[in-house]
Amino acid sequence: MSTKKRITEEALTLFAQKGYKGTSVKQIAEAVGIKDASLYKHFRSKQEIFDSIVALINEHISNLSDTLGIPQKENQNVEASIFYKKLDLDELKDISGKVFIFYLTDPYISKFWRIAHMEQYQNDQIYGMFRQIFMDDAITYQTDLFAEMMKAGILREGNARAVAISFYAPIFLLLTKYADHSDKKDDALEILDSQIEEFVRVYRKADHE
Amino acid sequence: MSTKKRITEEALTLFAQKGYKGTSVKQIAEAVGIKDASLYKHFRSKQEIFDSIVALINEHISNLSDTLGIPQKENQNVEASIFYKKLDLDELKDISGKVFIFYLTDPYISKFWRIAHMEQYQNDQIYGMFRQIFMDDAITYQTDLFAEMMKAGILREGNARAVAISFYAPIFLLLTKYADHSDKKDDALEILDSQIEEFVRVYRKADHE
DNA sequence: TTGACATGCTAGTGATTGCTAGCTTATAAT
DNA sequence: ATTATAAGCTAGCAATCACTAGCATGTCAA
Repeated sequence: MSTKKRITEEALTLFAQKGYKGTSVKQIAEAVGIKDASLYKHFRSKQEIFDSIVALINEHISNLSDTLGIPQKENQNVEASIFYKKLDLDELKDISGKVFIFYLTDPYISKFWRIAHMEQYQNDQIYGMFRQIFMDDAITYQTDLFAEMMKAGILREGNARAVAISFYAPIFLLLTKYADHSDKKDDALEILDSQIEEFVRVYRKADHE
Repeated sequence: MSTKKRITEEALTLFAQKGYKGTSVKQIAEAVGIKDASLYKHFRSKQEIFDSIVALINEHISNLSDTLGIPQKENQNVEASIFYKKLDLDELKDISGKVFIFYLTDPYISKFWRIAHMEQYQNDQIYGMFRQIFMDDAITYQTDLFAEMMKAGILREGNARAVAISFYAPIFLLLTKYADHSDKKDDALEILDSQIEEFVRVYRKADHE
């Protein structure tokens, strides 16, 4: 890996641990194995390192949405999604659990989550990304999906957006609670399962039971 | 107000704006109107100022739970609570909205929220407080309340804890989203209302409609 | 073989950090 | 009036901060 890339990666790890202000360029350089002055052959400032992290995460996220099939903005293709098609309980638990664990343990996503929370009030850009990915996009996606499912007669009719928030908000809360405790992810998964059970119990149409 | 108290208050404001590392003792002293060296007549270190903030917030929160009647730990007195007794839609919206707006705009709570998010990974104590107040206690309280309401035949029977999380998690998400945008609180309230409408629509027993 | 360039290094910059020593002054009890 | 204490001040400490200048070295194309 190029030195420049390694600087970005090590800085990502350090910023996620101790924050932007709490990390010195000297510490980043030490993690890479060079002197702090040499860092400036690759980046013009500490801020530029941070910017490269933002770019790296953006790239990672857009790669994810390609491979995982989780739509991003325009290419929503909700109809094509086989997710939740029948609102089968076990399948829904399985898929939700996998996505949840992925978010908790993926090294980029989990570090991005931490940095976003620490730097949200100093850095509009990174918090804007966080808000879009973990709030607006997630809710919009679920809303469209649930609207489709209502049309298809799988879900009870209702306010699709409110239902989507009711489904997603507990996942968001669990992510917040267990973001830095991925060791306790079994506890989190147990709660997640019972939330999904409750959701299906309430929202699945009788003729699909 | 005593100088010591003023130092704590000004530090609280500054830490909430720029974080612990992002705020210098000189800035705190300037906000109070004294020289930074004079600060050390009242506190032995910057960390001790932070600790006094933690104590201040603890005091404020326990005062709140006395006056607001929101129970804390032991003195749960769930039965005595008139909240949600009939699951009246407008009343529920009104109460939830008031508590929500209070959390968003109370100067101590809102600053505590910001500091807790910024310092959560550096300071176990303050994040423990945050977790207890805004996650564990809140959910426990709602769980007990909903369990009572199920017994009383107001709510549909079900997993009280899962229902509590379904009710509370959207509020938590909205708090996260609008914590530093109390100007847009009308947008937040609108979403909150539609969540409550959906909740009541799904969970209120037919014979109470 | 030469020369250009990339990438490391040492050494050091001025600014800022949290904090201390020690002096002055205002207040208030004896 | 004297004196003790609290609380302000100036001055300055060593450490650390992000960052720069300039030199050494290794690689690779001409």
